[in-house]
Amino acid sequence: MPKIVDHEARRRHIVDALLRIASRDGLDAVSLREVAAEAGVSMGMIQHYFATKDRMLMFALTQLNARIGERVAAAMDAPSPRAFLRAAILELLPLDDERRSEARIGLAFLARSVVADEPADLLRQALPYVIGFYAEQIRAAQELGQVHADLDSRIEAVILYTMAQGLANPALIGHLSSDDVVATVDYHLDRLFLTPG
Amino acid sequence: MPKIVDHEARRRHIVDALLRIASRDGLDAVSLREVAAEAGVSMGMIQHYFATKDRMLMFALTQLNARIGERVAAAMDAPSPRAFLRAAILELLPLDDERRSEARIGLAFLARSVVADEPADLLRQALPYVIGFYAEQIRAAQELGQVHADLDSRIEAVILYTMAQGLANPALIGHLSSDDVVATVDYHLDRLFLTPG
DNA sequence: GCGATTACAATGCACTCGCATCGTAAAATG
DNA sequence: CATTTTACGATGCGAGTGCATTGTAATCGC
Repeated sequence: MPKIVDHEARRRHIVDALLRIASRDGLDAVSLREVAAEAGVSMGMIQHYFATKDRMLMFALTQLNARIGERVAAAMDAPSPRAFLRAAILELLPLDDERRSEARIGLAFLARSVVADEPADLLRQALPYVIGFYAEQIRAAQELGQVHADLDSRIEAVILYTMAQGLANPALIGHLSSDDVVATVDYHLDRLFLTPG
Repeated sequence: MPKIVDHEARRRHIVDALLRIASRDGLDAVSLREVAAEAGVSMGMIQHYFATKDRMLMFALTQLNARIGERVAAAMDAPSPRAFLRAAILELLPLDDERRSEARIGLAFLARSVVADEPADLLRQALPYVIGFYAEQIRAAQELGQVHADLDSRIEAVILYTMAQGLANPALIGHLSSDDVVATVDYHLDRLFLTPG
């Protein structure tokens, strides 16, 4: 083996460039040459670390999910189910540059998932986990008397998630401000929880 | 003027083919040659009716919005605000082949709107109208005593719309069945309205 | 009938794409 | 020191892209 090289570090360096391009100009603008230029490396090097463009894209999507997942996990020490749910949802919404970038790329991958199997499989796999987690939190809140017991925790979790997903769109297009987004989330949580935030 | 030709009919014929391709294989698969082949015409003819590909795409998006708008308008004779809102929202969700196709294409255009100005402008322009309409209906229901008076009709309208938008995604990916989608909408309306559907 | 205009069809062009191929420098291994 | 393996860089290829150009048939006003 020649040249001591950190394989994973190189791969992350490459997909970082990829994600910057995807956020700035969309997934359609992601080409091997563009990524190489953005990362400051040669096209041959990219081919060395990713057998195909699709594999590179899937690695990028996995990386993106991991980033968001880490931040949501970091919010898990919230003092109440409501505080955690609020933090977890706001983590998905484009409220600052980093989250805006993630939301843009996530939407691009979502759209691609409609016609491509690989990213669709990944999303399909992640969804029950996410919604299940929300449902657990709501159920816990119900047992604490913080949410009406006769609400359906599963459906409330779906509504919570889909509202967050849908809320990202007008926010990205520029029709809703960050304040509007946060206010809407809090309004919805006010309706769901008996106890204030 | 030679050859009596219905200009608009030709344009609709072309964008019908375009929309079929976009629904089947995504917006990325839409090329002049593909559209020509799908429509059974020559590439030259397409160039004759659309100066540029972007104009053709924008015409297709306008056409798509018009279709959905017509169906929503047709639901306007519903007997109650709740019935209308339910019909209007279900019209946006992928519950049959036609709506599934529209939702797929709509998502593709939404994703493109993040990086392209023209479709983004169109969406930005349509959004306040749609949400305003929802808000009016909720306000009317409040005056009829069918919705709690202390709810914020504007925010409820936003939540309704974003939930519908977000609900389309797992439905398209195949994670939620049509029954799940309808049940979720009805559940949410049950929480919003005092009077049953 | 005749020039003008419209409605196409066919072809070509410059460009970009993912990927394969080839060559080479360097370091670990024997 | 020789060999093998890794890590690239450079180049080229075939396919596909949007669009411009050119040619031609048809039908209108005159």
